[in-house]
Amino acid sequence: MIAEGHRTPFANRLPAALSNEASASVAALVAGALAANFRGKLCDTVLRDGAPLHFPKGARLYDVGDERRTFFFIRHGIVKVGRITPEGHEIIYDLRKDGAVVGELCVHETPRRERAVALAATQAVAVPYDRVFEVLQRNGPALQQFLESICQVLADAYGQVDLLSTRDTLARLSRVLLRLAAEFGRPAGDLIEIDAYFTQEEIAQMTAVSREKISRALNRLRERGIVRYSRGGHLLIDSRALAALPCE
Amino acid sequence: MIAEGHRTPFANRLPAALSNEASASVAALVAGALAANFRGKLCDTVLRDGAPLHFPKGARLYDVGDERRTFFFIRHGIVKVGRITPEGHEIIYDLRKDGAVVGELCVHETPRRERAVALAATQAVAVPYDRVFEVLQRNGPALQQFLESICQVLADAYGQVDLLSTRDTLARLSRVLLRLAAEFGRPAGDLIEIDAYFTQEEIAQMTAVSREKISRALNRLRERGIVRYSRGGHLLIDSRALAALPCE
DNA sequence: CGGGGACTGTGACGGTCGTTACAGACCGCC
DNA sequence: GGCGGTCTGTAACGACCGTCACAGTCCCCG
Repeated sequence: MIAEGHRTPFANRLPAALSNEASASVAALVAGALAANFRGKLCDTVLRDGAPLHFPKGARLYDVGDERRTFFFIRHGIVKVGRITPEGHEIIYDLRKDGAVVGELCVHETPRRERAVALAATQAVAVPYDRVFEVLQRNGPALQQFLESICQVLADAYGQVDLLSTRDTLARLSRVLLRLAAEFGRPAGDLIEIDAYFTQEEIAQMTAVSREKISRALNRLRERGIVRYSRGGHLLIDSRALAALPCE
Repeated sequence: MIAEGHRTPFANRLPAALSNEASASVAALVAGALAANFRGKLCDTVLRDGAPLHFPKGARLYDVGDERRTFFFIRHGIVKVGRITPEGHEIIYDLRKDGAVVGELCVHETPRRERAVALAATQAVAVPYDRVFEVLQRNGPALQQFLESICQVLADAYGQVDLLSTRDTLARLSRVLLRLAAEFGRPAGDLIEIDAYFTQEEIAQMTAVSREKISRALNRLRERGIVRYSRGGHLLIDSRALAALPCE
């Protein structure tokens, strides 16, 4: 269970926002990127836009205090949205992946109070909010998808509140694992392999539980055969057994 | 500290969505309702719309399982948005008051997974999502305000995640009290009176802490003079002292 | 092939929470 | 005025968590 990638923690702040694509292209980007499963189409439109930024693992898309009102449309990769508490603990609000948008909170408040960090090598297109707004105003389907997408994000946030309202570590962990399986899972025999690497520390930050307790809880699940590790350190989970778990 | 209103827990399900106002009127409603502090203007537009629904304390604006895609524009009152866990505990995701919108999650998912309940007598106008969407598509300022509003809601949700990521009851309580003071506060001498009645149970549901612990924590704050009760059972709080509290 | 760094596993200790169980306070209604 | 219901205050107990401390493991890089 070791990280597979290199670490480049403090690299690659984003350049000034892009500016010159045709508006129609941005419209396609918005419409395409906001649907959950538009991978192929998204790649096309992003390639046409010609300016995907590359963020290595650990790079920040934006940081606390950033004043740019920029949206990021993720072409490929995984991004965590979160914050560091005054006490120094990191909190992960949400994970976003291919096809999702990141940075929408700048609509409500600048400078930013949260940050977005690539958990794996990520390609994303940065678009200033003004441009996004223009597109939404002119393009009904894009607006429709955007509203659905943002409400999806809100529903996820309330799901996180649900998660944190239970005090049972195993229940929290199992919900996080189920979500990871649903979002990043790939069938592997009877189990589902989570196709991305998360450290126990990161899982702990999603569950607001100490890393040590996550270690223990994962091992309890392993003893029961509900969780295994693959060679790459990826998690293999038995979703069915995991979902049935809280009822015991 | 006793509830001042009558209880009418299971009353007043909402009627079928409204349908006949002029679209321009709905546009004004959307634009007006979504700004945080548009009380006067909002009353005007709602009155012109002519169909504010009245929800007594405890009535549900909508419930889990509801399939109507309806937005509610709150003219006056307080609404809690939340859920009951399988274990039977209630979780309060958010509070919404005059000028806010409720029910936006139906854009992402029907039937609904959450519910909205009036915490005080509430007047609200129900508008089907289709109509709201039409307005947003045609009315730039309304769209602008709507996006800001929804991102505000999202930021609040992540604030709730922050809140629940600390395990210190006093810190959680103080953050909830500060928020209540900011949203419902009215200056009263050196202190701020929270102009609405919340039971300890409700505060507990916002903090995901047991009611008993809230009782103790409130009394600890009272001993220090940071919190007092007014005659109506309303809370009086010393925001400054409370904000300074976690640093001790 | 060896050393360093990041990640994981495990134990012990102290603190805090949820639960359960009551008692007291206050209100509204009959 | 009494009764029932709701809300608040308190205590005791057991369970669980965070923290600290450290050992073990694996990979990468030199």
